[in-house]
Amino acid sequence: MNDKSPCCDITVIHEKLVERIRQSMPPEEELFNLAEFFKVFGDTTRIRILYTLFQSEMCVCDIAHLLGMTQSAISHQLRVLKAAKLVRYRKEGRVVYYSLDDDHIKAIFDQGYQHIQEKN
Amino acid sequence: MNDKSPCCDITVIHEKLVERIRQSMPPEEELFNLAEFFKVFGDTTRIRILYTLFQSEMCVCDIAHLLGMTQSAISHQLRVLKAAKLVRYRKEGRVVYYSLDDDHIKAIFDQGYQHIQEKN
DNA sequence: TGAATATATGAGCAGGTATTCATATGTTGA
DNA sequence: TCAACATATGAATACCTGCTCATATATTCA
Repeated sequence: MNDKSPCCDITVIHEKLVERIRQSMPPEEELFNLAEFFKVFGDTTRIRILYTLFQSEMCVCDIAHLLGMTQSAISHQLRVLKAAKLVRYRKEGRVVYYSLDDDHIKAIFDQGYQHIQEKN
Repeated sequence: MNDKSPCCDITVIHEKLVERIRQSMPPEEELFNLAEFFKVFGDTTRIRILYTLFQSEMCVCDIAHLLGMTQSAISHQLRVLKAAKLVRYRKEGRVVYYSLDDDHIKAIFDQGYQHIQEKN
């Protein structure tokens, strides 16, 4: 979009402010990646999976049973979590055990939890 | 879903573990709300709006101009952010200024940012 | 090697969501 | 009061996403 594009019917109200912030914006791609990252937290099933993995590493079958969902559904979601590098896995025979990849995840989870507690 | 529902073709592998974790699960509703909360962060436009509001409070028109989007699109998204209690607003004549509601938001944002930086 | 089984995955569908477009609302200033 | 205008909002649409179903893959054990 070009610089003169009116957002309303006239020109911008606070040109200097807008220009200053425009300069400070991180690269488009980084904000995109950040949104993609949070998107992963934005699903009940994945949040529930993450919560269970806070407690213990677990195999696909157990997670599915625990959450009352099909193995397929869980496996699909674990794939998403894996792609986002939120979980890792180890294989033991046919069984695949998933666990959390690092500590940020719990930190972010807790911050969010705290927020919704405070906001009612 | 009932307790015996097989997730794979057989019964659960680690019954005790599953049972223990089942007991410790927070109410369904809380995890749902948490997912809803993160969902708000999971969109590029909203992330960009939040970033601009870290810098300064701003009116709808300026945000739209800054991000190169229509006033309508921004207004719709601000509505979502408002509903999630991430932003608040004050009116000054016809102009509505939006700003961040509290500090958790930046904390969560930064934590996420840190994660994606580390994971490349 | 072949049956059993834990997990992964592709296709399809249903429900959800972000943007656009048209228009409504509410405020200012003449 | 009326024109101008900043913002809000409902409806429509196009795209995305999560689940299901069927099936593939890979490992174990007889």
